[in-house]
Amino acid sequence: MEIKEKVYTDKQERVAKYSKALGHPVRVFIMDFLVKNADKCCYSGDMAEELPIARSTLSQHLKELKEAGLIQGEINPPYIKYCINKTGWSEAKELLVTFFNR
Amino acid sequence: MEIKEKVYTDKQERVAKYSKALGHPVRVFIMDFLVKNADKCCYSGDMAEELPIARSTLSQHLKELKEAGLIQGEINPPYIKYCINKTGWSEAKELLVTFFNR
DNA sequence: TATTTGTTTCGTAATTAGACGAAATACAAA
DNA sequence: TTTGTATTTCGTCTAATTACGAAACAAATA
Repeated sequence: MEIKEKVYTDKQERVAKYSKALGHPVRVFIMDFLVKNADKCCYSGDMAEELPIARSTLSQHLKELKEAGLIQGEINPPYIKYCINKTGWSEAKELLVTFFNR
Repeated sequence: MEIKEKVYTDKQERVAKYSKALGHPVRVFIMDFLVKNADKCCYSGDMAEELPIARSTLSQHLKELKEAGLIQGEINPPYIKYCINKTGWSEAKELLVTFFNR
């Protein structure tokens, strides 16, 4: 088990991860939408109505945001309520703001 | 000439553009490096020494950051001095900070 | 003029992302 | 039990990203 030398700091990798997740206008739109409606949580269909993409494509974008830890979905079939993942969201905020303020 | 309905706001598109540019650890490393050495500007070779990637690959990442408007290169053959593009950098900062603070 | 030097561009290959429609899923209601 | 509904997963396609080494570049120097 060799110890690999670390090139990028943990912070750099997390900044990259969150940035990548936000690197598409659909995903920025989703985050905006969820922040704006933070009180009520949202269904995939609510967003689908405002987006010019197939529902399956939206679903993929939601999955990516979920995997990055920025949102979470609460299953409530046949609906799925989406909302901001507060932990990930505030970590991303903290990291990015620190990244820019130096 | 039909007028296409706009789905994403200009801000959303710019947030996505800058985020995408920062969506790779090498590029986050480069920005960190340039901010840290903002006084002296930097050569590609300075960064290449600290990165485990081919110089041509680094060059590609530099190009992406340049195209996103986050850095600029001043040619000074055979060197190229890189530094932060203050305009783009502060726009990105403004956009991202606003994006997270709402 | 030929060489050296730091960097980029080119050509190529492998992987990942983004998009769609069709099919699957999981529960509610009829 | 069948039907309906909202959403996801699957299969597939195309395009973009990431990576490399070789070749090209542009100016300084021998």
